[in-house]
Parts: sequence; structure tokens; C-alpha cells
Amino acid sequence: MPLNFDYHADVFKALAHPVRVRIVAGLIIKHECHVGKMAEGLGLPQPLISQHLTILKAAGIIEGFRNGTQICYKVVNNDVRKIFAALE
Amino acid sequence: MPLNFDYHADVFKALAHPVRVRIVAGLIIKHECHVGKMAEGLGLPQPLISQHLTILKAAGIIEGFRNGTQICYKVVNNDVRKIFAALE
DNA sequence: TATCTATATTACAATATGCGCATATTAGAA
DNA sequence: TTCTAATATGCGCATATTGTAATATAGATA
Repeated sequence: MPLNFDYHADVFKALAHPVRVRIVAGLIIKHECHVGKMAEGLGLPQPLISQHLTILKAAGIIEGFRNGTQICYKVVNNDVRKIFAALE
Repeated sequence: MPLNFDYHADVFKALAHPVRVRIVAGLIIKHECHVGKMAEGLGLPQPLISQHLTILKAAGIIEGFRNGTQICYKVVNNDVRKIFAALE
């Protein structure tokens, strides 16, 4: 998996915010989580979480799956998994 | 080395640009490089390289050492080394 | 259908970023 | 000391990012 400068810069950019780092780290640990729980857990307003999730989703880092009334997000990007694994 | 959200977000932010990814990747491969050579190698104006180097230096990712008339930069951050190692 | 409930979207102001260009700084050479 | 090569800094402008508040949507449930 060679380094693709534009792609990896985009991945880094998507991770370049403390809230998004927290979201991704949480999703990796808990495997999945829905929006309301994240907003509650991080003590941040739901629309703000939704905006950060949109950024992560656009970068191909997470995906959301409806689960009844709520939407569950998971990390679907192996580069990001490797990055976080390398940092712990 | 536990995850520090603010610190790691700052590291990601410093890497969140294709030119900076190229600079860091190049420094890791070649161990060190001076500004003019980077500017030439990347085909970009020297002041622009300097600005990106300033950002990487401020994030604690690289350090510069004077070598006669030129300044040699090296990667001095192990987290960043781990990240790039994980991606290759 | 009507109505919740969870999530997404939009608009806006404030702040930050990126780049080109001109100029400043610095260390070494002459 | 003066000149020069290498690197750094400052400014202007366009664009991007962030958070808040208000609003919209989509699917579940009665």
C-alpha cells in the first residue's frame, strides 16, 4: 500500500480535529456507536457531532448503518485503524 | 503512549497537506534534506517550502540543523515515524 | 395518516489556512 | 566589511474551517 500523497493528506485532514480524533478513537474501541450516544458521551451538541461525522464519512473513514430509529457508525478504513493502532 | 486528543489532532493537522506529506515522507526515506533540494525536488518555490517547514517544525515533527550555508531538516517525532511506517 | 424521535442540513459570523510575491535575515566567502 | 547564497518572514487576498442556532428530513410507531 504505497503512500498516496493526496489521499493520505485528506485522511489526515479528516483527523485534524480533537473531536474527530475522539470520535474515531471511541468507535475503534467500542466497534460502533450511534449519534446521540456520542453527543452525550462527548458533552457536545448533536448537530456538531453530525457535522464531524459528515466530514469523517466523506473521507471514507466511517460509515453509518440504520439500527431501528438510530444510526450506528463504524470505522471502515484500514489505514485509519493502522494509524490509531500505531499510536497506542 | 496513550492517545492525547489535542496533541494528536495537531499532528494530523500538520500532516493535512499533500506537500507536507511529501516533505515528511521524503525526510523519512532520505533521513535528512535541506530546503533548496526539497524545493527543487518538489518543483515548488522556496518560500512555500519554508512555510510548510515552519508548520511542521511548530508541530514538533521536524527540526532543522545548520550545515554550513544550508539548513538540514530531519524528522524528530516518533509518532509520525510510526504513522508513516504503518501506512507502507 | 399523523406524530414522534433521531439525525441531518443550512445559514451565518468568526477565525484559520494556503499561496504568490516582495522583502528580510543570516552565515559564510571574498 | 561587503557580497552572496540559502533560508525565513510579512502582507494581501481568496478560500476553508469551526461552532451556534434554527430548521429540515427520514424512518418508526401509534
